Amino acid sequence: MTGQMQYIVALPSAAGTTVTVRGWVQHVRTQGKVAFLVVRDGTGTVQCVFVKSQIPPEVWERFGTLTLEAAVAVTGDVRLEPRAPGGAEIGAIDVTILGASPIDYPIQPKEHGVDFLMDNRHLWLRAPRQVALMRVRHEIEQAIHDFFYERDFTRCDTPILTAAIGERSGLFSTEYFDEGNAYLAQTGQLYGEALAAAMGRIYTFGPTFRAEKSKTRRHLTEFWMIEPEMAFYDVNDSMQLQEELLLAITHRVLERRRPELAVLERDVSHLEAIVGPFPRISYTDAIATLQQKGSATIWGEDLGAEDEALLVADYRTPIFICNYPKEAKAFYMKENPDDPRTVLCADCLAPEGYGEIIGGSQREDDHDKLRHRIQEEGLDVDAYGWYLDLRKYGTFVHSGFGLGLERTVAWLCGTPHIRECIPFPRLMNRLRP
RNA sequence: UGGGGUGUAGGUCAAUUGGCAGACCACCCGGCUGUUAACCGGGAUGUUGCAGGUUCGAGUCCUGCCGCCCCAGCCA
Repeated sequence: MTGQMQYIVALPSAAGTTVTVRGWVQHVRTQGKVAFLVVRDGTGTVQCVFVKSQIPPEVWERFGTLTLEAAVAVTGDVRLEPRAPGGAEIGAIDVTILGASPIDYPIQPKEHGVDFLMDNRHLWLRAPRQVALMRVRHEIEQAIHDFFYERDFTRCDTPILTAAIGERSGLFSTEYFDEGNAYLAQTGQLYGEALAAAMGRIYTFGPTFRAEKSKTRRHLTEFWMIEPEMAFYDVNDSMQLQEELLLAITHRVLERRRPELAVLERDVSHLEAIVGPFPRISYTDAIATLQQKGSATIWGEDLGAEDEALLVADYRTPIFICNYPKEAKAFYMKENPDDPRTVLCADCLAPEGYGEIIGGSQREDDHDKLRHRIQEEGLDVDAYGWYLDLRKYGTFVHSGFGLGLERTVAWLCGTPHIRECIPFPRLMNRLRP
């Protein structure tokens, strides 16, 4: 027996009709001669009520064989029910098992350890909390695309297989025919700079690979990064853009993903407090503040996680830390004309201790200075020939930044660990599923 | 890689001083016409991470190894 096929989300408007929904068994409960089945179809969940006296005996019997996560089709009458989540429930008259699920489905509606859940990540993703995280992630991605599209940025895709170029940290390598080793890209930035000279303002959105032996709640070996690159933007223009982007993302998630944030039990007051302008603090001032607060960090050293937490603690919005010492940053950052010990850069730290979500800088646009810096870092100048060409043929003031997608998701969702913010996280010790 | 913690049933955990390895959930049987991680009664559940050592006796103590978690470094 079937009715009009419906998605669960559309049920309230189908009240009074006979429908069939297809989905997976999320929960079964029986109470004597009444039984309850909760079905999830990806658009929502609905409770289906089976009353023994009102359905054929074989249907009642079939209900008894339902197991967690079996794929089913349920037919019944839709009725509005104010107490039901979604506002409707189904008075079931038939259920068909489309795909059986043995009784050993590993994930029960109880607490589990993280390692066990990660081993079963392919199934864990069906849990409401994980679904909510993926939906917020999707909303953030779409907000980013819309943000740049509205501003006439061109989205460009940069190579994942590269020769050794970029930053110093760990690279994944693989054999590449007769060309020696290829490396998985750890940034698209240098290519982004070439594209910015062609199209003015561009952004990349893709996976990034870092073979660092990091075991923290903020690191993945494979993560997604958004890297805008803007011709004729100085570092301040770039910070302005970053602020607008983060505000747009935050507002979009608050506007459209309240139900998901509720599932995640996110305290949205923290997100509602995000308004511009974000404080811009120079590295030098930050060091002074840190020393007042008792930190042992001295000028010239990079800021540690503890230092970042101390600085962020005073604010409810993200903050920028600007103009780090040259030694603490990458070779391509432009020397600060007002203080040549430092470079024109800015890291954006998220509130609530979520740490660095953006790293950005104005790029060195002087050919000889850049070449000198490449040599200073002990890098192979020949490998950077094409990159230097960008300064040879029509060099231009330009800036860009990298926004870590998973870190942004973790911050907005309030998750304790970044690993839940991507469907299949890749960590040092996690390559499967 | 360094510091701290942890490993017991399919899952989450308990086990006193070294003295019969247990509870709950899930699973199976039975009961209940409105349940929300339902409830009530009954049943079944083990290479205590691995290897060795001390001991009459080790989940417990010792040595080594392994896995995982947290923190730090690297960064987004």
